Amino acid sequence: METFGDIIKTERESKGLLLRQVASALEIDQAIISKFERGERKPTKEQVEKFAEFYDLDKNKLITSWLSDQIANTILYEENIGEVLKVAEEKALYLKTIHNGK
Amino acid sequence: METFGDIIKTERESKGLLLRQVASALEIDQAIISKFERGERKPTKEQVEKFAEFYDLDKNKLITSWLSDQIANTILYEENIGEVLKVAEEKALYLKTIHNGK
DNA sequence: ATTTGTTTTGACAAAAATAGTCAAATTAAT
DNA sequence: ATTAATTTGACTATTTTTGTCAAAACAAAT
Repeated sequence: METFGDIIKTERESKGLLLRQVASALEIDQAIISKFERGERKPTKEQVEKFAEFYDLDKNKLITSWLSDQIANTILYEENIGEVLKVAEEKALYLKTIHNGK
Repeated sequence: METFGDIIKTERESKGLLLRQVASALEIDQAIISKFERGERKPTKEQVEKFAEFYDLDKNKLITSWLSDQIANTILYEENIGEVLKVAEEKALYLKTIHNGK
């Protein structure tokens, strides 16, 4: 159950980097990166991509982690989590076919 | 594949109500309701609940519809929709047990 | 085809949520 | 204890979302 924050923190530590170093490389304030690592703030998609490139991670995998964090948070306190997600998937796939069809 | 907008529009029409009437009953500007019905804007949770009460609909069902609309929109243009949602569900359920355990 | 009634659109303002900056406080390591 | 790293929090800036309103578009009917 790895969150986006877990991933980038593990990655940074395994490479022996300091927040300051990552911050200067990515041009993101180190306080913010600290918050990302602990899940206190959510990065933008552009930031997620920067992290993927910098740590040489699979971009889709990292985006999946980031997006699923967000979705998990929005439904956390709801009743029918499974149902909501099932319907959401149907809608997303449906909308996708519509778009492609146009 | 009924969106929140579809539901409240169908409901309004089946009851033969005008936007103006619903607007005054719920104290929501009629232009906004028009936009909700066509999916141009997303209501807040409080507004969703107002609609459920006013049209006498199952609150959870309506919230499911509303939430799934939102989630569908956020993942629409992503690659691995199924994967994202699967991971999101795992995370949500996991976070839920954590919270309950505390 | 003009009047009357309804819905939709769009420009704008207000409010809320999110993001960034920075220094001080805290924590960890030596 | 000193030095170094991380975390916190107050503050500002920016972006996103929401609400308001009137005019435009549309529909129905006479």
